[in-house]
Amino acid sequence: MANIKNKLSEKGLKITPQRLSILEAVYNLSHPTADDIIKYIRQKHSNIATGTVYKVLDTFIQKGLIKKVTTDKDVIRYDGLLIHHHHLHSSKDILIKDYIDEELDKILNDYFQKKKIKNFKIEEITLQIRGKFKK
Amino acid sequence: MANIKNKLSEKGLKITPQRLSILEAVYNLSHPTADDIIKYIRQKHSNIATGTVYKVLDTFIQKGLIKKVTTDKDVIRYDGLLIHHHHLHSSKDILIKDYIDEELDKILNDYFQKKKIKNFKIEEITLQIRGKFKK
DNA sequence: TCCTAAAAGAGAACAGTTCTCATATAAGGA
DNA sequence: TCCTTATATGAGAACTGTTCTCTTTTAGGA
Repeated sequence: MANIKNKLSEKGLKITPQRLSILEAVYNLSHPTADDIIKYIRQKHSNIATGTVYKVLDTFIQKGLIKKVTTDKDVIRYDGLLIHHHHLHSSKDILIKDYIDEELDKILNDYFQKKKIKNFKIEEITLQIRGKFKK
Repeated sequence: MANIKNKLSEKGLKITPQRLSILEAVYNLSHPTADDIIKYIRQKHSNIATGTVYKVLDTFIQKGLIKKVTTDKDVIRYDGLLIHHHHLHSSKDILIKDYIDEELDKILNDYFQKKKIKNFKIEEITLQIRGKFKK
């Protein structure tokens, strides 16, 4: 909690109850939509306006506190995990899991160090790995 | 055009002017939204109902004639390129380009042949390469 | 040519997101 | 601690993209 407050002030953001609970929600939920976040806060903390949630999420993205997740759906999902990682996507449903693999990242870096893409400067490579989760 | 008709009948779909022009639009436009497709058809061919476009695009996806593009935006984009490929995403704007690289695909296949992901069966790996296009 | 299942059209409904503007509040300074 | 003010929030309207409903039209086989 003090941790979350620090993250806000590090970025020069005013500490408000809404911002604290939104950031907490993003950290505790897995790749949530704005609606997931709203429900989480309303049940756990107190009421919050939907507009506030969208605006705060935008601010957090601007400041690099969270990221958007890329999917082929028309709802936006958010991600609080900031270290470089990839995503495992279920081919059946909407389940998404984080996938961290430094060895793979090294292979990709080495590969694109040698093989340049014409007229393009790479900033970040993320894999979408689609498949089936076994239980 | 005869080509497009073949693709429809191969999948057991009735050949209608709407389907022909939607498929043509997806082939001629680069990762279009439904709205891009509607505008293209209205200007080039004739009027078409928006509901028809969405429904036909859905049918095409079901039959494997096109795919959705994954982005972090809340509009869905479609892709007519069916061979396995990756995407270069502009970090500034919405520009997306196809990236085909069989050598890379082989490296990834080999890598994941050795290194299994626990409780997950990979079906397809696509890279999102984010960066800057130079002109 | 006729018949019928399937497709398309029109627009209402819906969901997700953004906008507007009045009110409330965080946080720096007196 | 109390003011002050820039900034944030709330409430709900507006907007955008997508889906749904229901009627009319049409493709394509008999």
